[in-house]
Amino acid sequence: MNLRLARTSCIECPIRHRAVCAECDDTELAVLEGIKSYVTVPKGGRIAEAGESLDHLSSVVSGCATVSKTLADGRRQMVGLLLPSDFIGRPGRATLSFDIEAATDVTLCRFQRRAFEAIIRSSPNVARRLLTMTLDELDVARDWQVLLGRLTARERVIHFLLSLVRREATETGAAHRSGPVRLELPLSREMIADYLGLTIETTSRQFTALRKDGLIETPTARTIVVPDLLNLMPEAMDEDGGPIA
Amino acid sequence: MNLRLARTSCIECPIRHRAVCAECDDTELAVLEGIKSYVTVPKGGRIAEAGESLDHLSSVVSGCATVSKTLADGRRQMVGLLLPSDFIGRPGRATLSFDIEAATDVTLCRFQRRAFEAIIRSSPNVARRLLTMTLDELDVARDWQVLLGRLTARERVIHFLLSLVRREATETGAAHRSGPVRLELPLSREMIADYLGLTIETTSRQFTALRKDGLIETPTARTIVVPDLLNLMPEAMDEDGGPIA
DNA sequence: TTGCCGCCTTGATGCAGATCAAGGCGCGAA
DNA sequence: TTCGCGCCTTGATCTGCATCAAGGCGGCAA
Repeated sequence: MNLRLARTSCIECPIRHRAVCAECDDTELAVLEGIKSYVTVPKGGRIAEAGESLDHLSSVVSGCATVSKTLADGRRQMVGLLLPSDFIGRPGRATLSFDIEAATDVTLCRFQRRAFEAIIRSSPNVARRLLTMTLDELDVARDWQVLLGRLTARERVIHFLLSLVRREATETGAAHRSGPVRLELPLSREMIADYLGLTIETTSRQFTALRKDGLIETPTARTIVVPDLLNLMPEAMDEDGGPIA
Repeated sequence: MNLRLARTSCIECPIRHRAVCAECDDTELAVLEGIKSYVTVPKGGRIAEAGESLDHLSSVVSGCATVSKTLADGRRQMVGLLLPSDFIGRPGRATLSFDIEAATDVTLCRFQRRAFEAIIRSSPNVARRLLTMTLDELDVARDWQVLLGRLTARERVIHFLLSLVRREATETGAAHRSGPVRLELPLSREMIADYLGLTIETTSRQFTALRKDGLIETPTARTIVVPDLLNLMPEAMDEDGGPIA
């Protein structure tokens, strides 16, 4: 998982390590280099809409974007959260099935779809790497299904916080040492509610309840401090009886 | 989508058309032929367990299997339903994250994992085909997230029935002509409840309600007749205002 | 034929989370 | 400094689904 360290240039454009660095050769890298470009989408901006055809695949360099669906009557469910190094787009497919929006300012590293697909066609390494990434996304989606189908509001909020902590830990490479953890939430309460399949009021009440129980502190609404991760963990156990890896 | 028609032998072993038929060459087919074997798992049997390491990848030839997670306290959520032509396993990954069980007697076409992965490594076609299949699964999982997060019990049951109808239609190649449709449910009420994130009682009551409303008939508990699909459809609309494709 | 056992249905009641409603707080603009 | 506007919190009430409980039905074995 420290592919990131393999080539320092990967930090600039995560796709280079996540999709291809592991075993790609220099030709592939050179081609990718030639077809990429950067764009920044302002907070609240639409990155893509369901049904729309995309002529770029991209990778999140910085910021936070959401993948969601809105029903005719306004009900909305988030189905994906895109953070740096996550991939956007469906190689081999021109259209998306969900809306993608910028939750904060988002910088993307984009690749022309046709050129990128040509690389996939010729290189088993790239296709294989994308397959692995997609399988990971599928696991995330399925764990999310369990959360939405069976967890209580309190458990959902705890899982959300833990997933952010875990995500941050793998970003920085830090092992989850004990001691207080500080989180800057990239999402508003409304977005968190859409993430968790709850209403904004219930979400807010759960944050309040966790604070009253001493499990978290909330210096500001968007800043969460977890004095001791272990206190939060026990409620997030799965069938193995252990906290999520 | 009529890859199935490309080679009749595909019917015998769906992986041949779903994973590789589209553009594979004869060498790849020959290798697959050499590493496959068939097994039948009886109804209720365990096909794989979360965390277990698998040395086969397989494809469902007949029957119905479920992908699910059970929490420590017994709460259970289904996250995948495997019907003929669906693929089991995670190329490049030795272990599963979810339990897979036979909902009916299930016949699998299995491939030795190492040999299959060797094919993936050498053939962009196979890797690309698997990527497409996995992206499709991801879309299904995300639509399922919307169902679990935001739909009412009644809407969930309707979606479930429509997804079976749609699935059956693509299997038989029949367009969704109007007129009555008959469905044999491959799942018990309890499994349907786990699929939909509901209790068995609520699920049963919703079937009763749909029957009282004249939207379905239930000659037996496992047999559903839908007199007119269009009556069922309107409640299953998404943001585009149209029924699911 | 009878009785058992799984599976399904139905009824009564309870409760978690939705809904409706009313502020509070912080921040940027005038 | 004050106003206005997002965003968040809190309270009161409602309700859809869960829970608890009791049969019904159909298939299979003795």
